[in-house]
Amino acid sequence: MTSGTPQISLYNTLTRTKEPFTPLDANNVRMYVCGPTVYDFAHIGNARPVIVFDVLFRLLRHVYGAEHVTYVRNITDVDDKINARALRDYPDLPLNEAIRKVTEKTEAQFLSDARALGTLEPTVQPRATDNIAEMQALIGSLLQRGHAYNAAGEVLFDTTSMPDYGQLSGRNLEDNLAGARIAVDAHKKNPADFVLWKQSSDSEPGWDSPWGRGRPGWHIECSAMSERYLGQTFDIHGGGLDLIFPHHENEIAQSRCAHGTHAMANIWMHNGFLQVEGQKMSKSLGNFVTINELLETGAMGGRAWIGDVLRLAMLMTHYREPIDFSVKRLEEAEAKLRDWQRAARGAELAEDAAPDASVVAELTDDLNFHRAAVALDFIAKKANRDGGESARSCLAATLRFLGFGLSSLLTSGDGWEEPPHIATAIADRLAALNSRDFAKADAIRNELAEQGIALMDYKDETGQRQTRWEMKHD
RNA sequence: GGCCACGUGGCGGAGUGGUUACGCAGCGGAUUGCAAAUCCGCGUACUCCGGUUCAAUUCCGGACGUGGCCUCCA
Repeated sequence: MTSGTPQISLYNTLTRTKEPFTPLDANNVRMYVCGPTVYDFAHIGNARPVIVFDVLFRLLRHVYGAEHVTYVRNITDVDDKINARALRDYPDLPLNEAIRKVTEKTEAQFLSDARALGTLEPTVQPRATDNIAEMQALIGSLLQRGHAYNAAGEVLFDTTSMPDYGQLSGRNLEDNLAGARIAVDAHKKNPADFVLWKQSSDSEPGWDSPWGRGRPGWHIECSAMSERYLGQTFDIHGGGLDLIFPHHENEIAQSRCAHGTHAMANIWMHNGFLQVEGQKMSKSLGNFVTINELLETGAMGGRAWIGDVLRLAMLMTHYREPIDFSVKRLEEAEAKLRDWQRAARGAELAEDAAPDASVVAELTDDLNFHRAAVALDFIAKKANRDGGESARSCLAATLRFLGFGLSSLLTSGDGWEEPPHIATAIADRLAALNSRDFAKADAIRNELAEQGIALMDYKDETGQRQTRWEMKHD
């Protein structure tokens, strides 16, 4: 990190303020984000943290160097919802086999969705089931330090053993007591106590442990995996707003009490929720939509949308604000991205070309992507004016930095090869135009239009009429 | 009931104690064989009620509305 390093500031849920970000170790900036529980296809709400924290990952890599950032996003592959799904979908298979089928299939789908959304792979994507021993070690340490107790075959965290429990969510134990709407399990010392390890019946997945054959509670996996890959204290922990309580609160309690530290992560970041067409997303309302459906079916607006468009539609709104995910929003994102790609087309793009500094500067202000987009508009406008070569390259480099394809909306995707008949048709049409046979020229244009190809005429530097084309998406 | 967000023009969406985004759509112009694309120009706003202030959309209080959490839901 040099003196010229841009200063990043981030909103910290822990302090409810925006703070300047200073990594514990600028040579290894460490971020943990709660990943999916792999029991079902990821829905569009799940996509938000995936995309938002990818932008942060890219920003951190830019500022501190790609080799100096470690991003961990876990895969939760042990969970009672998974068990239920396995029983439902594969009733004839032995449970362990059925569970593996569910988790492998869902994880593969998630990784494919994440790729389609233009995200970089996290540095490490650990699975909960590969970290059972680490979880058990953590639980052992909590018991030893008097922060946990064994009751009715379960190991529970003793919330009263932590004086500042509830710091992140702004709750105290009394609040929780007053709000408790479910019957408190009789074996809990305090209603807020939560399970670290629970017993498994013969028909449930389980691992041997000092406390009997069982399985981990929900929160302990993240404490274990973040410690393994990032250490006892690290820089940034992220996830959705709903995870503040109880998940992150309890992660903090476990990690800090097990290690005797004052902080698990210095900065806690939470993305806002989204609605679909003005309503909260739920299966009963029928507006529950998966990433895969958006990519491949007409689930929204009767047509499919490319990942780049979903990505921009998500980033158009600041990550902490609520989003109303709608067809109109998708259309607007598509139009905007197309504008940028048009302005950047034909750009020279060096391998190491740096993104625009003003765009980076906007992102350093708590990921103000919208202002970054305004800066991009400005560059695109410059590129579209005469002599916009440098602006064009800058735009291309910046789009790449932000995780967008450079021609995904103009052709059938980056790296796609132009069918030869298009060039032939365009040449024929230009010949017709030069002999002022407009009827023939228009016929060719209409024919291509029916194939979803739009033509645009322009004049090159010598004043010659030229034609370029792009795909129409709808 | 407790805790936490949010409420800006037709739409999206920043930001600010006083001048004020930006984009989309809309309108006008340039360009074009006609288009498309592109460029130039133009409009309407800060949920309501109090308070602080010379001045509030911006600060404080309240109301109303929306959403989230308190139930292993991102």
